[in-house]
Amino acid sequence: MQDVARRAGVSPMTVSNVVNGHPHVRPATRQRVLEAIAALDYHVNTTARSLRQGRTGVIGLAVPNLDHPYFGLLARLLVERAAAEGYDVVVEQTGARREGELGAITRSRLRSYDGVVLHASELANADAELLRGEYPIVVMGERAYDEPVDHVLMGNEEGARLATRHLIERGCRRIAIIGGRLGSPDDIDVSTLRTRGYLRALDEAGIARDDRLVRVAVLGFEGGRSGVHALLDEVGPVDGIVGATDQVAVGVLRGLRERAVSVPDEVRVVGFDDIPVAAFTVPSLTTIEPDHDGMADAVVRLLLERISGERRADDYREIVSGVWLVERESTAGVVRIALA
Amino acid sequence: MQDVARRAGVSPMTVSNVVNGHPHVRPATRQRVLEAIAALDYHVNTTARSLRQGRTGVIGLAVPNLDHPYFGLLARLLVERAAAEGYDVVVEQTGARREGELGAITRSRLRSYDGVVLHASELANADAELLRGEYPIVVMGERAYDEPVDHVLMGNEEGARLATRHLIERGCRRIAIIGGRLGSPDDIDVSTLRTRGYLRALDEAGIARDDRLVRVAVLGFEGGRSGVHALLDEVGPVDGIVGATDQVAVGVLRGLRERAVSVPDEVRVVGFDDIPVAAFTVPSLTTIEPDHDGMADAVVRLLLERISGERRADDYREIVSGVWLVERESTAGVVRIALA
DNA sequence: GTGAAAGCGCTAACAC
DNA sequence: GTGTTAGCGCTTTCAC
Repeated sequence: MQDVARRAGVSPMTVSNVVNGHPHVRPATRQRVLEAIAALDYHVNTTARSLRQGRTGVIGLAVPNLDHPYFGLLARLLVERAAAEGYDVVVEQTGARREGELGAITRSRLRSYDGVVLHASELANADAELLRGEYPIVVMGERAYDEPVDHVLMGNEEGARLATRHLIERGCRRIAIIGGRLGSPDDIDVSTLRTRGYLRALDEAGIARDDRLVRVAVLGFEGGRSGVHALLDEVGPVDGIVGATDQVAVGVLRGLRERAVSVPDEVRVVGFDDIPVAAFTVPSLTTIEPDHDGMADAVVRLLLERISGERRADDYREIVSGVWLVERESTAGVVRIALA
Repeated sequence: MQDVARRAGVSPMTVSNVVNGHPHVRPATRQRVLEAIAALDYHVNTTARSLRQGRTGVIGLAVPNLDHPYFGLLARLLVERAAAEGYDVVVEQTGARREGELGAITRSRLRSYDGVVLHASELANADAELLRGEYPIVVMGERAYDEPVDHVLMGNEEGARLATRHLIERGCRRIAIIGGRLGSPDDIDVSTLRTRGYLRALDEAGIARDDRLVRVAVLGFEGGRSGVHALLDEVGPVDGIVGATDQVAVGVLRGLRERAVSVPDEVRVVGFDDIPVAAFTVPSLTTIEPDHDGMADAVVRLLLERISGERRADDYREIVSGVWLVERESTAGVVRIALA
């Protein structure tokens, strides 16, 4: 900047004013400065600017794993929202390990952002106090905390209840959940929360629960595929399956096809998340669609309120996103597509 | 840091030495400093550190769109590789627009990283000179440049050739490419490059080309679905289809099912990229698998060589990743799965 | 083993 | 309109 100033015959301050678009610079001066900038290929050093200004204009997003359609979508939505507010978003991966998530809020570099959105999946209740304090943090994800923190979460239990009730309305009476988990009341992971909604729907319909139908599985394609094989081998036929996630449900569709079980004729299947491919599977997948946009809006709003300090330090918010059912072929009343 | 130093009864310099794990600090002193750090909940200001050191320990990754399985995978692999070398990775989205990609290398903040990996998809040959210069940049993606830049790219043409040849070996003679493009020799986008490989395979097999079988489509699920409908409506039956990407191919499988066309009995389908869901579709998708790991290795290696300055400034490298065919059900010689 | 001085590049506040 | 001063928080250098 010194060099630019010298070449343009002005002070560094004037260069700064030009770079930042401040109004009170004479056009002729501005012109000379711009020429010097171009001639020297000058770029402002944002590190120095951040140090001076005490803010970076960056918010961090820490997610378990970018290699997952849900987090990819989330990242895109948050980047768009943040850009509209003049912030850049920087994405970090926690690897879905507790240390990674703790690291994200502890590690020094993330501290250099103006705020952080942390999608937690393994933090325990006991860790929640770390999330409080002066540093602006909004927590997303499947966990709910007793400790007050700014938190945006999905309607996990409600969504699973909707999904299961939909199967019941379609006539299913023997319904399994793959990727579910019979956790303790303290457990707040996505498998346990969604299983609660499943159990509640059964209960409301007066259907007796059978814990053998709650199948633990890794929440991915292969977990769904092998999970449905294990279910059929060990427990026998069912007429409805809830996939704890869409990835599990896609694996379930695949596994059922390997067993020559027809969907939706013999078994109806519903997923959760509405990942993009869900509309294009064969058969297409009925699923629970969370209000992704609403969540992204809420997250950015909460975080910016914290950064600006316009909300009292002890005024924490918890926002639960809406969920709704998207009906597709996998739970159709009649077979809608021609079969080969 | 001043506060910590005062509380520990030492100078800021000693605090710095402790924080950075420098050896020549007496254990007792170190202990006092660590206690003061804990008591005051001190965190180093990485912005100031970066300003002083002239390096940030961060490399930027600019991709068109995180909401895409390929880029999610790429981001994960690069983050892992970079972490092993002591670098953090920060992900930016360019929105697959030329301005976004130019912005990624022009914008000041990205300049504050030690280097950038830019996955270009819309930069033209004319823009390539921007990628040269002192700032460490490695370009990935489907484009090839005449200008010398460090560049890691996929074997697009070779992969499409393999895919098409595989269909021919399976007996297909009327083969379409969906998401293809008959570009000019100067065009270096993914659709055009892959179409070249397709045309070459046809040529090598002595099959006459029919340009109506090269179908332009948006490279996504819906592009594949509607593209195959349009193909069948406008050109009539085919016995083989190359999807320019796996997403297109998955849409094609869906579209064919909507037309009650059986895969692989009536039409064989092959994709490109080996996205995770490709092994779980019905039928599972034969595809071209790029050497993702090899690409990630090469990118990080090239970039670190640039950052460290160990390679001469005018010594640019271009690395083309290997590709291979992954055979699955969509091109099977016989129908391997039970049909509903 | 520890500390003092200096400066990385920028901009807020204030002078002119 | 433009310039001067000062300092953001840290670490390199060198002295002790």
